[in-house]
Amino acid sequence: MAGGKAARAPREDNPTGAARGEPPVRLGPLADFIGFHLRLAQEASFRAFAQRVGDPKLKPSRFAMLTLIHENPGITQTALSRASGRDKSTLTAALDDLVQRGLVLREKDAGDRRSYRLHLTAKGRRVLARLTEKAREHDLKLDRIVGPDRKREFLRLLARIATELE
Amino acid sequence: MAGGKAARAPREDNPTGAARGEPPVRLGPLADFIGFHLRLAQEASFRAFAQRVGDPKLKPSRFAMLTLIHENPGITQTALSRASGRDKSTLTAALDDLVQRGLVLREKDAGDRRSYRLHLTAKGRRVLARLTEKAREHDLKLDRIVGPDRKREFLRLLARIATELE
DNA sequence: TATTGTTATACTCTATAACTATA
DNA sequence: TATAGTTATAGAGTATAACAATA
Repeated sequence: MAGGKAARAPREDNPTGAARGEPPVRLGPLADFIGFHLRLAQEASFRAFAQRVGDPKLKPSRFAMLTLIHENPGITQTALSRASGRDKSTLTAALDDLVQRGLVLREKDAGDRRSYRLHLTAKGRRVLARLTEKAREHDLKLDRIVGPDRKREFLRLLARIATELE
Repeated sequence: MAGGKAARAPREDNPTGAARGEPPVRLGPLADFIGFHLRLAQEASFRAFAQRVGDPKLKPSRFAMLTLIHENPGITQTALSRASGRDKSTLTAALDDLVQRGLVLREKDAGDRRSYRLHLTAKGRRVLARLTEKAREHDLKLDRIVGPDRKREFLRLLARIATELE
């Protein structure tokens, strides 16, 4: 992780993290683009989450999958793929992994035998509980950065970007 | 693009984009996590940018590279890799491509002959100008979603997340 | 004919480690 | 010894297209 972690940004006026001693890098118009800062914030959040969880196989996307299955027991792979915005073909390998680790159960639908119904196993629920706890801690840190009074507004704006841009 | 574009989200109360007619998917705790919405917003922004630009090789990361080179003429690859938060090895291929397309010039540093100094070519500047224009249009749309009065605050929060999380 | 899920395949992005050429 | 950049290699994530089973 040594090389890639160079994205550290020691202070506000040096957001892209030029190393100590060097002249700071100019951002030009990037400095005012929401999209650019969205990317930096998302990457930072992603890395912080991964680091907190530890398991390199349980990234935010896997956490989201487990949550979606837990919250929508019996969801089909196609529905899950739509909900997570990925093609169904990309789910096969991820689910294979989750099933093999004993976290998810695939069972044939009795009515429509083309479909699988997805559920969490008891172990899956335990792992999800732990992950959710980690995610809560992680998000608490984000809350503190944003400020508790601004959180709802901030969430609303992010959600609007996601929905109105597609 | 048909399959993967299923991530559309037709209305606010159905943020993950379950298809028409189907019961909406429950998000559970994800609904309140900043990290989750950060990811959705970033992906939506990324896709919208790519679609607006057209050229599948000129994604936001390439745009950022070109801008950073333009704003910091003569920057070395290592400095650029730090500024963009990626390992230097990942830059080789991207720069090869940009050089081959005639957008970027790699020239040996006279003083330290291990280093390259990066510059944009005239064509590179033209392409960057076009990209910047597209990026401005794209970001204007984001501005409108966020609201002009809230933009500075929103940018500040995103930047704080990126800097304080690492 | 259409849909569910899988497979084959390919492309991109990223990282680590080992290498070279310099310093 | 240390640094700049390249190469070799690997892994994750994504997509499209073709396919088998089922509807």
